[in-house]
Amino acid sequence: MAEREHITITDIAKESNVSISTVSRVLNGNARVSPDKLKRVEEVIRKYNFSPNALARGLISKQTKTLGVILPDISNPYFSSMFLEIERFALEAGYSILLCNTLFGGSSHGIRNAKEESYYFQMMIDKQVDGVLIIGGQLDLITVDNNYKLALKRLADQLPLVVIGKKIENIDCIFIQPENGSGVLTAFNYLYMLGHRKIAFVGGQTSVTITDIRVNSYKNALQLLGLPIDEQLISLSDYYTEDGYSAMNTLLSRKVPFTAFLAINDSVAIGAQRALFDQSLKIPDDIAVISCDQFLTGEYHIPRLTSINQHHDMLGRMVINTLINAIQGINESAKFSFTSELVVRESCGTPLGFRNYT
Amino acid sequence: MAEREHITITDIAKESNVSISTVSRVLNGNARVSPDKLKRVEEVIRKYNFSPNALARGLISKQTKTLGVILPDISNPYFSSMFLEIERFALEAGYSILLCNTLFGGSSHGIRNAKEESYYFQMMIDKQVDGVLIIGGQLDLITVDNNYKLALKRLADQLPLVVIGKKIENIDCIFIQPENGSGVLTAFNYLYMLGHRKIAFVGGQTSVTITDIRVNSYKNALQLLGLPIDEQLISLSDYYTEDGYSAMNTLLSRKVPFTAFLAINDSVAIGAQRALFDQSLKIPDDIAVISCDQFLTGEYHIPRLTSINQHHDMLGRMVINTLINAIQGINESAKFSFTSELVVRESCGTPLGFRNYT
DNA sequence: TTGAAAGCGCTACCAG
DNA sequence: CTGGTAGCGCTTTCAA
Repeated sequence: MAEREHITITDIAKESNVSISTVSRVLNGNARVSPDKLKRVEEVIRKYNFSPNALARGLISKQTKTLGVILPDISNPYFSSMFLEIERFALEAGYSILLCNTLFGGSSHGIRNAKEESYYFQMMIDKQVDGVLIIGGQLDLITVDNNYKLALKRLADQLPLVVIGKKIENIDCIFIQPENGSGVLTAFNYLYMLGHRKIAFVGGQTSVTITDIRVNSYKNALQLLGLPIDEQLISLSDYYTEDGYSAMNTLLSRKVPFTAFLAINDSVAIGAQRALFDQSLKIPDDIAVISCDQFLTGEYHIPRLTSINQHHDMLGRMVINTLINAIQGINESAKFSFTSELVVRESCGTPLGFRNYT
Repeated sequence: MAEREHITITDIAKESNVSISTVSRVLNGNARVSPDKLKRVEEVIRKYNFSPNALARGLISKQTKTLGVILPDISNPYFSSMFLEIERFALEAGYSILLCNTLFGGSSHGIRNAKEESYYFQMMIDKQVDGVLIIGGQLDLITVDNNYKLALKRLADQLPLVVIGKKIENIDCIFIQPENGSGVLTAFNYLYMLGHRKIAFVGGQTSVTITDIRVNSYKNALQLLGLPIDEQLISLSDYYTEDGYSAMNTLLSRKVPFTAFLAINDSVAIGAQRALFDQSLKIPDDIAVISCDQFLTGEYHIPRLTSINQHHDMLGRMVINTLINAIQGINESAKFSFTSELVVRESCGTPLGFRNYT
């Protein structure tokens, strides 16, 4: 690779016959500089295609225009769709993003990063990012490890921090709950309305907040409608296709009859469908399914997947907005709730076809 | 948010009654420090949980331990699976990653980032990353924009640069070709062996290198087997499910008979299957399909997708390795070729069931 | 082995 | 409006 000769503000100053202060002024465009000098400096800047060193800048101005995002697994559509929105918004505000996949819990892929989450926290501090966004991971566990809490607290003491996950006491950051489970309720009601009475719940990792919220909402729905709660009808595992497959197999092996199920997301729904298919059970003819978390391709699946749109992209956008505000000192501990919407497609059969399932 | 009091090397030096030089020495662990001072300093460091400011460090040492990765769309499984490997390896080597999605071409999602790719290049330079990896994007176009070339050249002049994409002359960086199309050949031969003679090609963006390579390989196979090339059987679009859907609809509208098709990847295959299904055409009974690029969930699809595994994860690993080597001055312009492997599942019917398709 | 001091490239304050 | 200068927090000579 070629010799890298970095030109600096001093070079520009020399060549334009002004002081570096003046160059700095035109660079930042806030102070006033006489037109002729301005022109001269701008010319030299353009000539060398000069752009100031962000490290040096950050060292003194205390801001790097970089944000940290820590999440479990970007290959999960849930996170990637959110991330895209996050990055877009960050970019508009002039920030770039340091991304860390902790691969925590996403053990489905069999891979796992060697570093603990606290490693990433420290890195964010060292690299002086202007703020950090944490999405899920350890934090999503119902019981959070104490070391983790400590590390998180330390991070929050150093940097503006926004977290999508369960609130932890005594940590000075903004916690945002991803959802309230109302979508699950809607989905359940829809299945009920179609005549289903034995409805299972499939997928999602045990002891993870989001799973918990949804399972609770599911149980809640059962109670509201005066139906019995049967733990045998709940089969958890994880969030990926293969997990839907295994969870459904587990469920089937229990031999408890059901006519419909809620899947934690589209991937799980698809995996579960495969497991059913292996037993010659067809969706929607034999079993109906609604996924609690819409991904982008459900519309092209056979059958087209009826799902709940939880509006992650919006969540992403709001969340990064909150972080940027927090960086600027605007500390709104807002609660977002997006009305989740039921997208009725084909996986429950005819939209209004009531049937007496037995 | 709390007051952020940053403690610095000076604080540590004071509290341990040594000079900052000494603290720096224990921090870096290269020079020798007397045992008692070492112990004292280490204690104070631990007490305050001190970790040096990476900006200040980078400013002087000329390395930030940060790598830049620029790719079109992380929500595309092709990139996300590769990225995960890239990050893992980078992490092991002590680097963190600044990720930029250009959303170039990924217009399927309807979103598009406002910034040009050269914006990201400049950002990488400003932020002083130690090296940059570019995957696809503009660079994948058969005809690359001149401004882009200029910007890329500038980047390559400043930083170690590794690119997955087509080679561009006069730019001092390492170009890596993602594949040679041999997988497509294998797939084609398999279809031929099953008795298919009218084989279509579906999906992939026109004038993008990877599409080009595969289409050429497809045409090449046709010629090798003495079959006629019919441009009507080639229906391109993009790389997502919805694109497979539209591309297949286009193909069907041409009314040119075919009994099998190659899909540019699993997503496209699934979208195409939906389009066929809408016309009461079933896979594999009526039409067979092989996808040229395996994603993780094809195994759970109905029918299970026969695909080619192009080993992106390995590519990711090799590529980041090459970058890190380049940073360290090891300039191997290696050529990787992973033997792509045909994963036979169900989407072509019985593995060896020859049939006389007419 | 150790500390003083000179920067890395930039911003921001100061006096003029 | 402008230039000089004092740092930001760290590494790295250079003497001692």
